[in-house]
Amino acid sequence: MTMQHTAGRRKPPTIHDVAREAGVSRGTVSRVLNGGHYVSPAAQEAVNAAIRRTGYVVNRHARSLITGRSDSVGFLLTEPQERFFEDPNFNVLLRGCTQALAAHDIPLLLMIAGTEAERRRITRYITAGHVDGVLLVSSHSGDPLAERLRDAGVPLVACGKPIGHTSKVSYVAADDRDGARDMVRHLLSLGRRRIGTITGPLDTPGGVERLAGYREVLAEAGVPYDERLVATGDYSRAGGEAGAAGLLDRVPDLDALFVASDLMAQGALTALHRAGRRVPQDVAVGGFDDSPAATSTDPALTTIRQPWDRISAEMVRVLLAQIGGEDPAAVILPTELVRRAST
Amino acid sequence: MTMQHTAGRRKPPTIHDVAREAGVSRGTVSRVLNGGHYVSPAAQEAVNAAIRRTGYVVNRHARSLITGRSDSVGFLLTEPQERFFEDPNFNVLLRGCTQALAAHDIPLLLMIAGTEAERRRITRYITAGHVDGVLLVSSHSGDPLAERLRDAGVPLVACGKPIGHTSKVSYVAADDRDGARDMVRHLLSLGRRRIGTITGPLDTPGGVERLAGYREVLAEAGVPYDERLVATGDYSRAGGEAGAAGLLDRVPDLDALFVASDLMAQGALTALHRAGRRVPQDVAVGGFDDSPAATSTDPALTTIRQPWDRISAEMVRVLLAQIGGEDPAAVILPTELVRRAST
DNA sequence: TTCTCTACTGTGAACGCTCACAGAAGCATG
DNA sequence: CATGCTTCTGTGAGCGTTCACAGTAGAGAA
Repeated sequence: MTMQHTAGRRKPPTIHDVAREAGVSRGTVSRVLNGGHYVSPAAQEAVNAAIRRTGYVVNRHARSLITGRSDSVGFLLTEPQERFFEDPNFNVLLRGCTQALAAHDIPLLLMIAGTEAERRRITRYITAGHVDGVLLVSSHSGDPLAERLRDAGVPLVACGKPIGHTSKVSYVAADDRDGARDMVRHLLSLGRRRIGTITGPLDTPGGVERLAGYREVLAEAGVPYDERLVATGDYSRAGGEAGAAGLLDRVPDLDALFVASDLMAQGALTALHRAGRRVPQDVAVGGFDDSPAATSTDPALTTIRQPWDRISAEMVRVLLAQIGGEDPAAVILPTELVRRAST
Repeated sequence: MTMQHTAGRRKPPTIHDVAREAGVSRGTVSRVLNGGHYVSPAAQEAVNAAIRRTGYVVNRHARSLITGRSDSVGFLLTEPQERFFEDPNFNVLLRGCTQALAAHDIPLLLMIAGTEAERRRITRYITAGHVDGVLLVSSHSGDPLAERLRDAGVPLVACGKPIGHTSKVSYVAADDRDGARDMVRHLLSLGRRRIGTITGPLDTPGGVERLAGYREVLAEAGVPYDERLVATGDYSRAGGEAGAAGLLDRVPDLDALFVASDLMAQGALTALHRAGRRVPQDVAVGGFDDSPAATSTDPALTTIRQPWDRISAEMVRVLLAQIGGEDPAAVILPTELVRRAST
């Protein structure tokens, strides 16, 4: 029993072993592995059988060394705060991207660039070619990292429209403006006229676009724009609470509220409740995101669903296309109004 | 201006370029890169300067090819449902692991094994040596994947004690039993005697251990065990709601409730509210996890904090130790009672 | 001197794969 | 019969690194 290795891994089979087993050359095995062009059916079959018998798995390091590709992509989070991890959207996005990539047998490397030191380290890592491309998720755009990476020629797809970038960066986003328009139209259709809004930060696309949609629809409906009805939030629950409190102070006869995120809407509900307003009787409240929390508020939140599953799938598709040599592209996906008890 | 490449990446410098620049050989550069033993101070300095000047970054593929290590680890999620992604603990864990690994310059590969096909694919990937070790997160333990990987000799650290594994698998866990004991003792100290509990699934360590702690403390306090006070939950909000409703049916004079997760506690609060019970006056409610949601319930939830930041740090530490050749280890970390308005 | 020991340095040979190229075989065309 | 074309196959080189080994120089001991 001296041969029993101590749970040790024995040396894995190489392409050479497969070639010998199949009675062909390395080259033929390699061709089978890479699409099977210019390979006879007989050889094809012999190689596949040999792969199965030996349990061969390609050594990606050896492959990457010569091809220069890594066959992996980075999922890069740039956020100074822990914001993302309390954002339910982020989860769905991460999960969706992981699975869309898994379908192509491409691993996802999770990177978090909070501090400047981390940003530098990660930039070096990425530009050294350790990933073929990057899925970039940063809420506050105008991110220096996006530019650095683009300038280094790294294929890049952002989630949400990067603002302040004159040049071409691929992105996939929900139609924020149109979603906001749908919600405000919905509130108007309920007969509400004193419609307030709590925006996202105005250096984020969601902040800007959703506010724009709000203004457009009100203008179309002939409702005069009233600056006192607009509060700027920060996508946090506390921000929503403060924003709603401020609005109620300034405009006591407020009869509807469009809040640019569900999390802020939760806070707004708290503030409305404390101020003795009934929802939706006194004030109708609409959120944005359709996060899981939207069903657990009291009352359940009418909101705008962002198609996160499609967003992640599109991000991966666009990134892989770009890695394959295609030009950057922008994809805008439609949103959907989900009506619940709060309106 | 014909030399201007079209945003193309030029060929990155190799160890050879650095050696030439520093006036030494490849070997010396390599030694500097790997700890700097047997290198003269002069050479050391020359090499570092050359690295800085050339912007050299080691090619990990070439290194991995020869060392057989990949210098990366997998973060493996095995869950048929989307459960994890609605679990706030998971976020903290993922973030913590990513950052603890980043400190060692080790990238984290996120893998999700939902279906059996994915499980097979991922097993092949891992056992082929594409990661040096695996951080395993699966709630329902007795996971076949854990055994497969252990048998393949892959360094492995689980989050939470894997049950049903007779053999040695490293794990890091909070002290579930002790946390439950603290909470039940707390409820007793408030004068409550009809203390119900909603457990986690009994095929999870959290389900089993927290129930055990509950029973132990009641026994110590001389409170007779009453089976009707125990409901089995599934860590979901709906499960908590159903569990609490059932308990109220069976034991109308219930005066306290220990719920094995905050998410279930949220559901329990809903059920209590609907049944007209005031919290904490009529029924004191204690949760478990100290998830972000715990502060946003009404009333805010007394709960047991799990030290997720330390858990992730320990998981990484134990995994790296194991990759370095050390034996598997188990780490149990203490919990902490966080008192809020619900008790 | 000569030998040994230590501290350091350079060199060739891998690691496992892909790619370019050369060549073979089969078949149609000139 | 030569020529070209297409389809298929094997071979050598090389990707950028580490590792084992050989070798050098200087110090101290015999």
